[in-house]
Amino acid sequence: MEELVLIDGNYWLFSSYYATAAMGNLMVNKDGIPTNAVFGFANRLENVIKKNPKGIMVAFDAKGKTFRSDLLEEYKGTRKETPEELKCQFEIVREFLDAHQIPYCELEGYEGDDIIGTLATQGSKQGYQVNIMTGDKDMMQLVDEHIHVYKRNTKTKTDDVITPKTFYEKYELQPDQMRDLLGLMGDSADNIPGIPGVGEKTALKLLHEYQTIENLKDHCSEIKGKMGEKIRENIELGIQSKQIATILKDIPLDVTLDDCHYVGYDFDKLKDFYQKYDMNSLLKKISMESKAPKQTELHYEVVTKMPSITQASCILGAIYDQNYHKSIVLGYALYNKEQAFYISFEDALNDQDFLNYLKDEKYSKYSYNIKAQILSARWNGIDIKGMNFDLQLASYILNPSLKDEMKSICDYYDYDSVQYEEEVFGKLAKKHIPEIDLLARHTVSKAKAIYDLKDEAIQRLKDEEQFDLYQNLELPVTYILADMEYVGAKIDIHVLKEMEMDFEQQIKQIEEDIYMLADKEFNISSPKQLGEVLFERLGLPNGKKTKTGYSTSQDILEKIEGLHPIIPLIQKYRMLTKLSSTYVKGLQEQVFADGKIHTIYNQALTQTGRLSSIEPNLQNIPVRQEEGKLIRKAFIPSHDYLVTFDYSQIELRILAHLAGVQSLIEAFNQDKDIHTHTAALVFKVKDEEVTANMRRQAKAVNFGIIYGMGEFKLSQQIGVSLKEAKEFIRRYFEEYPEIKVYMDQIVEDCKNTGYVSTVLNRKRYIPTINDKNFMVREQARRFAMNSPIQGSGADILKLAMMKVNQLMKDKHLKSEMILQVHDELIFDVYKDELDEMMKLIKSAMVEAFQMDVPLKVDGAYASNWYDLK
DNA sequence: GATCTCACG
DNA sequence: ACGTACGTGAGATCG
Repeated sequence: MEELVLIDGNYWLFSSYYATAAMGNLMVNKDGIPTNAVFGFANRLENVIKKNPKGIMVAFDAKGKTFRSDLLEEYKGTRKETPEELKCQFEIVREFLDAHQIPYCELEGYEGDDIIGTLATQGSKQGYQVNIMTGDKDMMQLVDEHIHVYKRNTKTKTDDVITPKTFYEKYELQPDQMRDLLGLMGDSADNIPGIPGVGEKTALKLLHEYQTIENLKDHCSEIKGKMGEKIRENIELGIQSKQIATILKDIPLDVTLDDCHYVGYDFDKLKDFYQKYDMNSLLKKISMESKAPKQTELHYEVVTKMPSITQASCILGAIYDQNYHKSIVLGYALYNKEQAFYISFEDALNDQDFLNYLKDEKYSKYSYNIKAQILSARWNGIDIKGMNFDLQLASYILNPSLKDEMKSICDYYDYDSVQYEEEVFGKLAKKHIPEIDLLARHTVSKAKAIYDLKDEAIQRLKDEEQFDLYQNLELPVTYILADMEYVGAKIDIHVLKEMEMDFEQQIKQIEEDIYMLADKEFNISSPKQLGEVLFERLGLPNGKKTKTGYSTSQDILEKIEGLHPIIPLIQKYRMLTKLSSTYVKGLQEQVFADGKIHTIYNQALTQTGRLSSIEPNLQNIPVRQEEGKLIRKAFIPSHDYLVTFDYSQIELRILAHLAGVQSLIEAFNQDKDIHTHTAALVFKVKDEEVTANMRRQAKAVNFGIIYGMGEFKLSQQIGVSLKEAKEFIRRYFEEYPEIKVYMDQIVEDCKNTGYVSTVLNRKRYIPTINDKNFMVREQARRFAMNSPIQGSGADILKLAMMKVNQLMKDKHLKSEMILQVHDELIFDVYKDELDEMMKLIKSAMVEAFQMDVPLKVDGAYASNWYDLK
């Protein structure tokens, strides 16, 4: 029998929403739009479609009054206002259903139930097996031989199938008597009164004897006692309740059963939908479903020796692990207009002609993540030169929010025919090296994609006036980073070993003291357990903050610091365990056999253009507190000295330049202390009269402005009242009026173009700038205000890296650049090059980019990172 | 795998 | 009335 599925859309959305919203953070897409309810909805629909129903229809409640509220004013009166985060998803789910080509229906004056009742009746008559998906027990009244209700059981998270048989087993009633049952007992969810004092037990007893409310009315004089009185008094209310609880089966509808035939989803639309709302697991699912057959079109050969190659080609090594410093390379794919080959890595190592080709600069090579390609090869003794197109970098420049996965990048260019990595290699515990045919096909197909997309990517870069940024900044920088990573940072592991023992002892001691004070042993690292101890056992005043319990973070602990001796101990414990596990122990695990750490810089990740550093992260080595700063003693030169130079106040200088802030520009030109200058202006005193506290407050505002901070956060940050903070900001903008104008302009431009950009035309798209949700929009405004500043800083440091590198090359210096920390460059220097390097780095960084304010750098040299101050 | 906490610019 | 400053990565806990 053919199946017709009728879905209670409101129930599905509401229950999906509360199933996840109650737990804590809402699932949102990259623009901050809530998607949790639609995601749950989509997953449930997937399960429905799996069974191949003939027809599907979704019913929604119409907005506004229904005939039921005319009958009973307080109908559904106890319902809470729907949260805004859910309301907006009613629109989104309609987009989703459109992409699925599934009809949905709502009718003014009626509820979704009535639509379902009507269609179910029609469907049943036409010989369908009708299945109703809901969580609402009212719907059970519709059940008959051909209409079943799949009622969500929130406890088991499965659907209970209600048939006449199961209904009878539960209530010993006919499904239609559900109306009488509800009429008698009422329904608190819908605020249907029923007969006061009659609950489910009594109602069932009455119905077993009298079948219907109407019959009960005729016989109500027979019922004795208080119950009889109550029934006689309120029988009309019961009858009215039944009427309200009755689902209509013959309302006038525009949709017909024919409209409900499910013909499958519109692949492109659904793909766009999943991309727009970041539902990647579902995106992956439909992509896998649709793409299997296409592979046959790819022609390639697995060879043990590469034929001769004379034209520009894509070369792509299959790197197995994400850490390419350590990974095996499985093999190489080659693709050009005429050739498509795959060679295993072992065979490649023996193929001298191919190796010669790889290291010959005059052969143009295209790839994806050139840095990874070059380094994975270099660690294995293979030299690759002539790589001059990087699809990953080009795509990142076009849009930094793209996901780093070849499949996603291809989607961006509307190019398909590559598979997800996960599909080929499996994920997590199931990750494995695929059999050679699959591996070869996958790698060649990616190589083909790179080759095919190269011109398109370059054209787009030119159209966006970003080709220069890509070609003359990011591409050279990727080579510099490759060398920096490969050279690595030398570690004195003994320093870490000693610290480890010292920390271990201290931690043990503090642990004991904490247990003593708490009079209980517990896991101090567990925020949950710690929260219980602090706020319940010890009864300290709490800031009940997070959704999952008490917050025990540093700023909360600071507030109760003086109230109990356990707090300082916990802070100390936190600091020591953090240092020990992340740095003292963590770094030791990352030291290679050569005694060095080789981090990986991700050049195509951040939304602003900065780099990020992983395995390990060398951009967050402690420095602010003395205890942590000691870690830096372990970083030593492999030659003679470490040299560091960092930009002074680069982001404020950029702001002064971009916004044309006269007063700031002058201050920078005179090399003034910028926070003191700001304090003097805002507090209307002379520079000499600025106190430490005034400077501290001014500094907070200077930084806050860069982040788009509001008055609330400022008042918190500098410990003043909201009013004072407001006044502070007013004074600030009074003194620097250009900043206000600039920030307003940036937001305005972003609203018009959809993106903001840096001094080198690096773009960040911020589609939520026009979002209707206030919070989302405010966040977008902060992105818009901050990104050009942070991003221009990143641009300038990359320019400086290029300039330093070029000068070192010109002068044949052997010292090496080894680290980049956002506004700082660190070098491993030979002592006979020290003077020259100090001068060279300084001038290169200062001259990296011309602005209306000078760039300033501070430099130092020492024999370990700690002493670089 | 999500959450919390904390390290950096 | 909202919830409250940008950009990152890593380790520990817990369901």
